[in-house]
Amino acid sequence: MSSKTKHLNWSDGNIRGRLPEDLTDPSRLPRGDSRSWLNSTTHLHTYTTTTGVVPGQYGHTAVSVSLDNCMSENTVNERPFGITTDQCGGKGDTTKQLSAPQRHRRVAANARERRRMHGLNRAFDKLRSVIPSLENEKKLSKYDTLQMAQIYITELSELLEGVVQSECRGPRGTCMPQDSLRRETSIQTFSPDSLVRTGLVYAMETTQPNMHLMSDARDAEDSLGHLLILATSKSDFSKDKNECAGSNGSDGESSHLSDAEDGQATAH
DNA sequence: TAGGCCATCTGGTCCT
DNA sequence: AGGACCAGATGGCCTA
Repeated sequence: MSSKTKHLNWSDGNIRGRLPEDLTDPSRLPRGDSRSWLNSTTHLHTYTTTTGVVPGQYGHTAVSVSLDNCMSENTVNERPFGITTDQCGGKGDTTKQLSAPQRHRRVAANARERRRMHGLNRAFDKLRSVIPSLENEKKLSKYDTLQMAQIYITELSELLEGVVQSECRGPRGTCMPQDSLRRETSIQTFSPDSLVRTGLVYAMETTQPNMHLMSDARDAEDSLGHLLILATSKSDFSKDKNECAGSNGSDGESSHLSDAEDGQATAH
């Protein structure tokens, strides 16, 4: 986490995203900030609309939005609680006039979309929490999180496969007894030597040349959670992304086009 | 200051 | 019809 930013989490009843250190209180968000609608000074749990109430949006977040204000051109500069165009027509086409029911549906859809994205972000947070990283390491971006998860799962799978194969090379080709297997697996899995032996380090370095696998667990009994997959730097990893599974989401499965090409390809 | 990352709004499409 | 999902657009914050 950067010293100048603070990451807050919806699930903690706070705001997800980067806020200036002195603006962690949503009520102090600048007027133009896209998150200023999060201002919770009213402690309401509903949207107040012209057609009624949009029920329980965020539970922990109090949002009061008067669609009267949103829909009135005359009051566009008089939005309550720093409401921005996000809540009053969005950042896109703000010129289109919507009827009250249409506006109501649009606002409800926006709220659903926010909830959906928040759920997605919670999932990303959970994923980050199970990916080895440094305590002081800057929070992984979404793209980096997916990349790291992919690498991590692959390496663990290969590690497990290597362990199972080695254990099954016992006398007469039979697997070892369960408790013996468990003990041996524990040692093999968590010993740095075994990591090299099972190809984890090799695999890591072949798939991510600038990535080093370390273990702060001098004790072979320590958990795999202590393994730290380190990029020499975040930028190194980012640079590698261009050579590993595509760059910035532009792999073969998503988009292999440059921005310019993409623009042409998606132009309707 | 440019680029990266993110949150949000929006309209279209698909599904139930 | 309404909700989920998606991609484009927009603007803010942060970092190199």
